[in-house]
Amino acid sequence: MKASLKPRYEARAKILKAMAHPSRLLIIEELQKQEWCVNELTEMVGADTSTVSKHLTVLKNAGLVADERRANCIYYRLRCPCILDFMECVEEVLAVSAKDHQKIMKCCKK
Amino acid sequence: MKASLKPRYEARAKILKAMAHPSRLLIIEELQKQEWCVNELTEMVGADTSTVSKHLTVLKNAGLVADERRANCIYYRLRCPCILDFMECVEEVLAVSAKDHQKIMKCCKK
DNA sequence: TGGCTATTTGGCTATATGGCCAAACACGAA
DNA sequence: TTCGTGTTTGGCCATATAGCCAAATAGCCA
Repeated sequence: MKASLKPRYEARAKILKAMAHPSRLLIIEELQKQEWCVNELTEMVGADTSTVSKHLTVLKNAGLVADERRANCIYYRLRCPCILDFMECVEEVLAVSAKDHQKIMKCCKK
Repeated sequence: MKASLKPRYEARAKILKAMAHPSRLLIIEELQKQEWCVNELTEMVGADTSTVSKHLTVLKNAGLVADERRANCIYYRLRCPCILDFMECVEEVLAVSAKDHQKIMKCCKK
């Protein structure tokens, strides 16, 4: 790979990697609606608080979320609304795959 | 996490995970322009053929690319053009992070 | 068929990740 | 300041990934 392109792809990969986990996708989706504190997100995810905290750190390091303390809770919010479009594309990939799968299924029934 | 949502997020995560690697992002970007065979992609990536072959398998399993043999080469092509939009969003995330970073830098200079 | 080239698979190692538990930390409120 | 709640960090283990090399496979073409 051309050395000049490497940092570019590494930066992008970091963001995608940060999103590439079921629990983190749930968190992202919930944060699209409104901000939530760690406690609330922990309940939604259904894992240990420390686990969710680490997921949030991953998202924060990737620049996807921001946090802010208010009273004695730390609230997280999404930093980029475009992530919604992102998911539309992911769904399209899934849809195309599903279509193929259907074809295969039909083919087998014959 | 609600059990009914789990498969949904797992499916999405699988796709994002498949994209979340510098070499695979390079491959995706090159395949946006035109189809290429393993050999050609190997040269672009600059890794062992077997490594690139495995990357392509990952992309194929995620439903992102399709392959087709012609003559004695196997050509790979993108299955979802929307991935381009995807990258625009990733770039936006990077841009926002960069902006913040600049702010921090400025702040420190004072 | 047999050889040749392109591609995939298996084996191995080093490294990264996710999960839980326990402990540390942060900070508002009494 | 001390308590208590909310959050993060460290430690540990099990599992997954990326990389290379070597070997196996696939299938075109003579």
